[in-house]
Amino acid sequence: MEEVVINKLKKSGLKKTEIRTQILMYLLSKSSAISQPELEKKFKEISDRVTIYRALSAFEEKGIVHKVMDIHGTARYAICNESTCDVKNHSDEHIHFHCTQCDEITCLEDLNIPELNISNSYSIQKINLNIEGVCINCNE
Amino acid sequence: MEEVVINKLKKSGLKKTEIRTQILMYLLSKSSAISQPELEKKFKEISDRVTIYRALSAFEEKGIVHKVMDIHGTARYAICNESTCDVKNHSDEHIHFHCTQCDEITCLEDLNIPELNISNSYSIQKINLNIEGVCINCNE
DNA sequence: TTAAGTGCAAAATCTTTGCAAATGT
DNA sequence: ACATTTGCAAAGATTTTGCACTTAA
Repeated sequence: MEEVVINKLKKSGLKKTEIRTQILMYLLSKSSAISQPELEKKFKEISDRVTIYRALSAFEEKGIVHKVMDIHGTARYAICNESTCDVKNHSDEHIHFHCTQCDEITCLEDLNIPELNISNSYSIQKINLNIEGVCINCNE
Repeated sequence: MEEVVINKLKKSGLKKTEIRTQILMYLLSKSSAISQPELEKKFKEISDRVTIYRALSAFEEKGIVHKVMDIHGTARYAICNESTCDVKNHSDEHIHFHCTQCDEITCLEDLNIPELNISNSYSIQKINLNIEGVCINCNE
């Protein structure tokens, strides 16, 4: 897994540092979108919050991660799917599921956003679909 | 229009004060969701920010307005549709359209959220669908 | 009259910025 | 060796809280 991460960093021209590697490995290990506070808590021994903020915005800028806002307005980050995201265009057009019990946000990559018959006086650039509910794990 | 607002306040047991009336009239006049900063700017002569925060959360609590998070994680507020919202359940299950040009968020009340064929191991409580793009007004 | 609402000041968060020291390539 | 990145401190911004004063009912 570290391979993948190192590769992503190299490809985007970011230097491979301890904290960056750790953050990306962590994000990669989760299929959910993680918030800055959560990362901060997890890595507070090896890094400080400012560095995490900066790492995340560097990742976003380079198209390594995408940012989702959760229902509380907190930014969450998830690894981009390389085949659909690039530096300019974060096509994170998949559904996000926010579990109100464990508070995790899962990217439902395999579900497509359905067709909307919206007046064509609007031009659509991006669609965000978030579902709140109880996830598979908590539903037992 | 003031009638409507006074009614909403009375019904929810909130006292009719100047700032509350003004905020609600303003929200009612807009078909878009308004942020606290925007309200603050508009009403800074007659009130202060803290009062506006408190007014908005009182409204939300009573089911008079609902809160939407915009792409920047800023809370926006829009008047609830009385027939579909109540104190416990903000069924703001309509589509929000965020115009990247004028930065307005419009509630597309008349469009239904389409059926999703999501695994029924998930229980769905609420669906949020936000579209980013250019709105009718800006599209000329 | 009196419970609810407001304003101001101050605390608590969260996020950004500047700069010197440290680190990766 | 040199551009990047980090850590710390400090500035900004946003949101919340406490409390005395004011106001609607």
